[in-house]
Amino acid sequence: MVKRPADPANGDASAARQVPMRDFSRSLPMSLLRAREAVMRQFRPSLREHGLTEQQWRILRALAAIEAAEVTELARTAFLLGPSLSRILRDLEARNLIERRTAKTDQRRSMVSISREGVKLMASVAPSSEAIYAEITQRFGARKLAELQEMLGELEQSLAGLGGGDGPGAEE
Amino acid sequence: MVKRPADPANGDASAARQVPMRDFSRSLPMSLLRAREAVMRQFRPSLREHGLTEQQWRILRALAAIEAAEVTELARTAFLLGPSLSRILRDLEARNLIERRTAKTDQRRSMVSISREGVKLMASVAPSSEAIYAEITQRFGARKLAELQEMLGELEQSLAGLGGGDGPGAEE
DNA sequence: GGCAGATACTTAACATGTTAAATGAATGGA
DNA sequence: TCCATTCATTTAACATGTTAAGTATCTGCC
Repeated sequence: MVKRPADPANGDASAARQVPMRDFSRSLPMSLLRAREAVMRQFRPSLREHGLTEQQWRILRALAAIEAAEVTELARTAFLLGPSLSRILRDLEARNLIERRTAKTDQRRSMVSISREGVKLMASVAPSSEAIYAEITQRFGARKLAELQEMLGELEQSLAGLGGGDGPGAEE
Repeated sequence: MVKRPADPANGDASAARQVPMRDFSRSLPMSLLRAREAVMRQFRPSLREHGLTEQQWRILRALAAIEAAEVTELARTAFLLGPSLSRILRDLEARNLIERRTAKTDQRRSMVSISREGVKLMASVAPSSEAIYAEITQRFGARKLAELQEMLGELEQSLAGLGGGDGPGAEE
């Protein structure tokens, strides 16, 4: 592990970049990316066996929890952008894992809900998923995991209402 | 916002899912995803103004730091999968931001390096990028940020050598 | 020398991320 | 009532994530 706040390890090229700039492998986005990848790597094989991608699984879980929801609400809950969600719902509907019907009061809105088959699929995946989560919790430590999530939440909060604008799932 | 750890609000459907399953918006992958998105949302507009995506920027930074590298090494450093990197390098080369030449000792390997133009582009983006990072650090707190990164690193470590296999950047 | 297997990289194919534009439907006022 | 505006969702277009397959090259062993 190279640890150098401003190490001119190569004398000449470093002249071009005035600011040394944090060793980029330690940047916050990279740390978050690597950590998330390490976690997801545990889940993907199991999901894959059941023919589900990570995002499809997120949607099913969200639907199972809230029973029925409009697309926009679902996007916010599952933290997906509209276009992604739109595509995935199309596929999930074709596989009969979800059901859709347009709201009576507003023809623009469509109510999405998980189907009986969807529930069955979830039931077949959940045990493995829970086991993996338990393993992760045990390895990392339940307390530390709680702390980490707390900090992640705070980070999100401290950046809320800064640049950018709408994230996945639109505004409110 | 419905908040119910195990609310049988619907008597029948909940019977199918034996385990209530963590409120999925609090799952570790989601926390990491949301946190990362909150951070990246700050950077994307600036990068976009300079015609760079997040990944292209990662590659340029990595190249600026290590001078020249084989594709595989670069993939590991920038935490990208081979195919993604391959495509991006093709584009960056077309834009003359990087240079490529096959190694003399091994015709399979190609050495990638940042071009003079690439260095200039980096120099034009870096100030804004640094300013954003500084703002984030200030908002969240430098100490907490360090703690967070420490925990993220530990999480990654504690999951190293578990299921899955090679992540972005291959094994070693 | 020659060939089986390993390596480095690229291509291919499909799914999602991301932004912009399009479509269809509701709403508020002239 | 009609229309400009807004809203919910989808489609489009391009870039990346992800896995599998392909290509060219190298290596070790015969």
